[in-house]
Amino acid sequence: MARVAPAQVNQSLVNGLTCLQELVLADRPIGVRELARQLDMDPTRVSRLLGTLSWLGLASQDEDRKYHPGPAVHVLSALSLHGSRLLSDSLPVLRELAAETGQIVALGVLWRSHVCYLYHGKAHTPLELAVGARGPFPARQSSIGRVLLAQLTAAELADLCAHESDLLPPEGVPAFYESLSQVRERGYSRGGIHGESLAVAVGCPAVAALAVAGSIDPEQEVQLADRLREAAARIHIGKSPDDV
Amino acid sequence: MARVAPAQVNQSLVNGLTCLQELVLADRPIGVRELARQLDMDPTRVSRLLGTLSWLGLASQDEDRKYHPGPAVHVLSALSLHGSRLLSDSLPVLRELAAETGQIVALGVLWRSHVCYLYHGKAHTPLELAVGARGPFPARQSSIGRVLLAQLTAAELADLCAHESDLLPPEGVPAFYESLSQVRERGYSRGGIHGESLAVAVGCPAVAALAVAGSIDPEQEVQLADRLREAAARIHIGKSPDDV
DNA sequence: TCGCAGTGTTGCTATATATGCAACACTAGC
DNA sequence: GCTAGTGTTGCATATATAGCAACACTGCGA
Repeated sequence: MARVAPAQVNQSLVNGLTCLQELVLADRPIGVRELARQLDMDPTRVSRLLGTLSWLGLASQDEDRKYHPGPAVHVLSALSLHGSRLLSDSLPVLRELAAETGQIVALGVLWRSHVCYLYHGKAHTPLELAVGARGPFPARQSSIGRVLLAQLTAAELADLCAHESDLLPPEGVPAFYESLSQVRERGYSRGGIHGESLAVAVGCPAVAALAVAGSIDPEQEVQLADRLREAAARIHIGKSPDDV
Repeated sequence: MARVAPAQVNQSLVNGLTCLQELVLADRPIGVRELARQLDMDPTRVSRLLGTLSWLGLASQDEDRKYHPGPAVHVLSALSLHGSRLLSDSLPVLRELAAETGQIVALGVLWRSHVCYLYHGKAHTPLELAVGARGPFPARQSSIGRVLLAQLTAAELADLCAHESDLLPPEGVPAFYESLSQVRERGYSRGGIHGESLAVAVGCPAVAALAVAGSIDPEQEVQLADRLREAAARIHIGKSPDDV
């Protein structure tokens, strides 16, 4: 997952996309200075970038002058849904798995210290509640988050922990690293508040993770993990259209 | 839909997002110079911007050094799907309408000279084929495109036509403007290769459009348009979470 | 095999633009 | 009315970006 930096990284683009991502995931309108504090960025810069996003329709201001996603985010979601194909490619697998297990099935990606869900629901969960309806969840408490964190190199994990202090758990850093090491070994992770979910990575290199959540019989754990891995293998990541 | 330009628009961000959008919608990997020609941008700039997107994981190169969407586009689709909520909010309406009419139902947004679909399918179309599976379609041939173009001001439409030459139809500009004027008057549009679809705008101001396609009895046209408008009114656009 | 035409990337440097300071306008609460 | 917060702006300037030119690479045709 480590990428070679090009000769010149365009910082404005990096900063602007950072603002956009934060804005889109905020669960309420956010002010310029608040966002600047969150991102440790100068408020003028943030104001300028949000102004540009607003001009593009990707942001919009309310009557309190706070920013929230604008109309062009609908366009962005249509574009990226098509460009990613992950949701459409995985839906059959997800629905089948949900029907088979009778449990909640989830597909999520890691975004900073959180997991963002593309899908989260049971077999008969209405689609509008299963797709795009949940907000971000802390990665370290999520089986999806833990299995994705376990795929990172030590350097990547250290870098992420350095930037995301809320990723560091109460039990301390060494124990955290050790538990991720165990996840790596087993090939699956447990998560949820009471360990009620189980996840495996999707894609090689991993770009998402697939989880089942609900009542998991400890004796069936390994079997379920195998089943999930089988399902994950059926989800194609970023294949060219010629593969269809 | 006209937006006030902020004091200082960040051009790098605008250019970078333009590259990203084009990349995500390309139906095959695209080269730097090809994209530069399409966007009428200097190739070095495009190379630099794509390099930055690649560094962020939003782009990736194949063995021919051409660029295609990278793993972070999955994250972007999860983020924007959540931020937009348009797909999740409209799914019940779409599926109900599809069941009721027995026809194809579509929800799309206008992106440059094309329509991009969030949803396109019949009542029993598998979700993986209905969501995010279709690529862009020329706006002027689409009922969704025409009804959305009809919502633009004269200035906006002129600006768009100036930038998107493929938007200009064979019958000429005045006739095009006149037909859009009629769409505006009627409150719905016909589209498709043989006029086999009918669409109304969603949202005020319009951010998307809802269409039915298939066999449309001309005598039921007005009635169907009313039904579509009723359905469109049930799709909430960009409400704050407090409205849920 | 060589030459050509296309490709993507880079170092370098000039300059256009992004940045941040400071000022302003606005809002809410005491 | 004052204070503390807010978002935005003009201005000047530092610097990040942009483009030139060179390089490495690839595929095709003679």
